[in-house]
Amino acid sequence: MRKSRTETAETRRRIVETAAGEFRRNGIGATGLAELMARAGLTHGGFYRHFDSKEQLIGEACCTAVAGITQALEQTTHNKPSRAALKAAATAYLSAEHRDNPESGCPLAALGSELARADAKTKAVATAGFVRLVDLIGSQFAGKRPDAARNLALSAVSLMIGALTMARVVDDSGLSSEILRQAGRQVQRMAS
Amino acid sequence: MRKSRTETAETRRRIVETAAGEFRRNGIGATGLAELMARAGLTHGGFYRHFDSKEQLIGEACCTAVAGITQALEQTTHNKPSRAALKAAATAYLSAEHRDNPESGCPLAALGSELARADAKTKAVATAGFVRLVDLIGSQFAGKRPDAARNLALSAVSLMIGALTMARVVDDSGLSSEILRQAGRQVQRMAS
DNA sequence: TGTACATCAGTGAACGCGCGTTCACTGATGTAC
DNA sequence: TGTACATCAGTGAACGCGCGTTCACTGATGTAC
Repeated sequence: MRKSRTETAETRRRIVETAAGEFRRNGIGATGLAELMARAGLTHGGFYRHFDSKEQLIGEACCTAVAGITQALEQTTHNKPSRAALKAAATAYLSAEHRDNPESGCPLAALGSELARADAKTKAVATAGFVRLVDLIGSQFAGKRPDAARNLALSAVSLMIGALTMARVVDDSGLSSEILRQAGRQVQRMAS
Repeated sequence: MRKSRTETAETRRRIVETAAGEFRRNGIGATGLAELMARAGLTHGGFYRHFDSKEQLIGEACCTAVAGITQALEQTTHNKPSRAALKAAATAYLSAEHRDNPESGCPLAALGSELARADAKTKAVATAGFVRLVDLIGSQFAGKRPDAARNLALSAVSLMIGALTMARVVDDSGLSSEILRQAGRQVQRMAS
């Protein structure tokens, strides 16, 4: 049953990828390893050939998820003038599509309150992801001093995360859309 | 062992109160009923004399928690002119003390991503709490048309929730303080 | 390049544990007369 | 107001279940010669 090195690496990658999606969809604590391994097309017994513990997987899955959202936003802003880039990033992040598909979206919004109680490794990954988002948004605040841009970006990113989270919590779809819309306008207003 | 009606009501209230704190401290899923009942000074067997299920308790505990934070902010703003009231509310909400004591703070920040996956009853309670906060903050945006004030308040409250959540996630205490500070300044700027 | 053997990815059963929930029981409270 | 009985709050043991983790086993892959 032994697999080749490349197959093994591919299996490991698939487990992390699957976990990154399932954690964002169901929450970290609510996602069991057996369920997760089944989704990755494996039985649960093989998990410990790849990872020391669930905690280790959580850290790696968050890393993958953080990389996904930052890369997506980098691509969205790529080659656009800063005003358009900011608008594009805010609109994509604060879209109904992002709200309705947490499994492929921002882990800071999908897992925020769980990350606040995660272990040190995972919090470090989340922190790095947050900082990357702040840098990304901050670099679109053209015509501001760098520290002013960064300070504004701290608020802009917090607003985006809070608005997306609340848009998912609220049980009134009109209110949910309005939260996203107003947050998007506010982020753009902050560039003025 | 039967208790009097007032004692029974007091016990029930104590369970809900304890749950409201433990859920915000540890998360809803990570808080077991046995642990919870022990904290309330009871054995776990008696739980179902008061509640049909854990789900029911979750809804009631969120209701209590939401009432706590809205009342605290109402008291903070009480009898202050609107600018001072807004500043006082934002400062209190975005304080290190609030960040470090989730068990007595805002459940939308402490439980945000778990509430997004909660049952209908709990989401309704959370929605009502969010709307109350929006009304409270919106009413401090003096000199704006009511709908403009409400639209700004949607963003201001989302920002406050997102900033408090991220201040708890981040593993760098300097960055954490800076998130809170900048969010506070931004909320006040939104009143201009 | 071919052969013999060691390695180890993945399977499936099992581990102890804590979960939410149920239940028989106790005895003080509440109710009916 | 006092008595007899029904109610039920709380206890503590037990239920089935799914959790994270471990393990003996299989057989293809990798390594040594």
